[in-house]
Amino acid sequence: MANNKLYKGSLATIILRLLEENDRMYGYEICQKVKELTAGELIVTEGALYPALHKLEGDGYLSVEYQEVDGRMRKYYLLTEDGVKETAHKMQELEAFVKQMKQLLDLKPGIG
Amino acid sequence: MANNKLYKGSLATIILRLLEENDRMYGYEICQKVKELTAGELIVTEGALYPALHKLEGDGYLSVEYQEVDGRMRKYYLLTEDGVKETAHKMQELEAFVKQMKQLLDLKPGIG
DNA sequence: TTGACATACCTAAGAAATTTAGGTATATTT
DNA sequence: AAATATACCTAAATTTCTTAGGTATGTCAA
Repeated sequence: MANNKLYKGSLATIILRLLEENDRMYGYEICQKVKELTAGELIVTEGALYPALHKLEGDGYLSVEYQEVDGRMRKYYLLTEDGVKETAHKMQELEAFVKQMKQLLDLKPGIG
Repeated sequence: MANNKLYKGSLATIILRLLEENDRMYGYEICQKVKELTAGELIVTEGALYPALHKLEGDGYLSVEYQEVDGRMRKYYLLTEDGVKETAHKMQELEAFVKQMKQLLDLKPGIG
């Protein structure tokens, strides 16, 4: 993930937000989407992604739908009701983080 | 640290930036300063801080000065030349992180 | 037709950062 | 005298991620 330690802890937020935008996605698609949206600057590895998806599912934030497409099985993830709330919560945390870091580190305005 | 996983990975950046602003600081002072600057919203625990300081020193980014004040010993940390460079680097990483997250998650403007 | 690459899922060992929960010692306040 | 603040520290456990695999099918070029 970008050789940048700041991304640590942001994976769940990224997953939840992408699912909020896209209704349902499968794991491999999430990896590709992040790469595409960041022009290759941010790579979410499968070794990080799948355990994170399983944890979010275990926590009740995601539900699963299986579907066969072109002979290959896809495991689609969707936000549950709790997942929708958690997404809003994570986004608030992100805003709080950016705000606090800006205040703490006196970033020039116009960066974030 | 704030029950907010996003802060994971940001501690070195915070330490370096505070030292850039304050020339020299001791560990306990850094904890207090962060609490003060964030109105108690962000607590840096000593269990996280001291190992982080030792690592930054081991990496050659910080040097140490001991001084007795009011009968108690203080261990002051200062940025080395490499530390000054590393601080600039960490700040660039923070800006890149905020920018990427904004792009990825479509934050409304005016947040960061 | 086979060998490489993309698609699509997964796990497990290890590393790294932090939390939790202590310990030591002196100074100040109640 | 006891509690709190100052000031340093460590170590076990937890969390999160990296690294390095494994399985299987589909597609495309040589």
